[in-house]
Amino acid sequence: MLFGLSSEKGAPVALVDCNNFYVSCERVFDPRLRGRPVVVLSNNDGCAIARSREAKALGIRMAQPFFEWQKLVAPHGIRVFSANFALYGDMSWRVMEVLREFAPDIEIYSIDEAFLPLAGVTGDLEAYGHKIRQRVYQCTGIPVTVGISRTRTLAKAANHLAKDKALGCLCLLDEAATDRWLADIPPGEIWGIGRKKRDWLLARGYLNALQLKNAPDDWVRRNLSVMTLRTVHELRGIPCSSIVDESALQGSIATTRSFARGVTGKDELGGLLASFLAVAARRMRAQGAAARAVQIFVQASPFKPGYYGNSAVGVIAGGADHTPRLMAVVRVLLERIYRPGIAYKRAGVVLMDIVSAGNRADDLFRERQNDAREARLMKAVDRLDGRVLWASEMAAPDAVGKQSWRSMKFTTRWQDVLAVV
DNA sequence: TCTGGGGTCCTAGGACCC
DNA sequence: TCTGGGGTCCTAGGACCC
Repeated sequence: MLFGLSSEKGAPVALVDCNNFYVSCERVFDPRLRGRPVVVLSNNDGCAIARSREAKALGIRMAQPFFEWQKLVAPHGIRVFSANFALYGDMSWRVMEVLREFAPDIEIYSIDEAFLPLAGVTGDLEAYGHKIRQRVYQCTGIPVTVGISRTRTLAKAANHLAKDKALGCLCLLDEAATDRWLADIPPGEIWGIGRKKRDWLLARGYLNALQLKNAPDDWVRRNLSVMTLRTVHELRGIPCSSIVDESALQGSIATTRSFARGVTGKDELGGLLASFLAVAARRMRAQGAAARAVQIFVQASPFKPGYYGNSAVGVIAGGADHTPRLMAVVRVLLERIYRPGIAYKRAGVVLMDIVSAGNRADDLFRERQNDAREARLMKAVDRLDGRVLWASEMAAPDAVGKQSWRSMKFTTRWQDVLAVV
């Protein structure tokens, strides 16, 4: 008997996952990209973060640096795009709105996937999955794949298999049939089994998901972790991860970037951190939240000798959501970890220990009369939606954001909205 | 020359307390 | 001054996810 784990089989849940999401977004606005190899690049055009089926077939790997496959671009006519997250975020919102028609309590798991509880749905669930696909495609132009089973881990597996075999939708509810599919899934493809655990399992003769499903509980608990034990129970059809409360506050909010060039000066680095803080704090205030701790980190290139990287955390009694007040903490932290003579390639600000701004614990010594004034100022700043720069943000404008091939912001900026002629 | 960004959760070990 | 065990809390780091 395991504390906290029941043995009840779960009700059906669907995982809807967009196919090659960023690439599909680009294709919606340029149908000529269909059937051609397309790749979307990360910030600074550093590496591949989305690949069309044709690009995968050319051997371009996820997160592979651009310079390693750049020579393939011309001969194969690969279309390359800088990431356009404003567009992808907007398209994601549209897809999720369609999914809510099918299940009001969807759980948005990432920008391109969501879980749909299907307990109330009667009839043929596989047909229902296909209906979801058609509707999403019709409303947004984004192709999706649907996996349905009794736990989120199995729904993930069903989705993976459906993508692999180009089925569009796969429904795994019968245990014997599910086992036959699981025998085909290598450990590394199971949700929750990463590189380390994959290698560990393979070295001990665990070659597929069915073997892991049948592994003894105490052995899993002892040699892997409680996380993996939950994964194993989920493979058996027993839910151990529930639908997450969407109204809950995030635990942390981060803004981090790699730089297009090395940054050495303290003031320049401070200016970059200030701009990261401004973005993170704006996102936090949008949730009506405040942070009780701030972390900053700075790193040199990990690919060069003489690496230096460091981080520091500052605690704020009572919490804060006011950018200048958070900035004062960031300045102190930078003094602690900055080392001259280093070419910094990456830095970031993380707002941590996030609480609701309305009922945050009060610091007895805080001057409450200033609160209302600060709040009004921040509201005014946020209304300007990022068009205001704090004085300390102005340094190093060229260090962030090389984007050579960005598509237009089709859905989020009026001047880019497609004209129908 | 060129190598992403934003999260969550667990675990081990140290500090501290009784 | 010496001795000990056990609990809790915090933090840094690791593993994993998309």
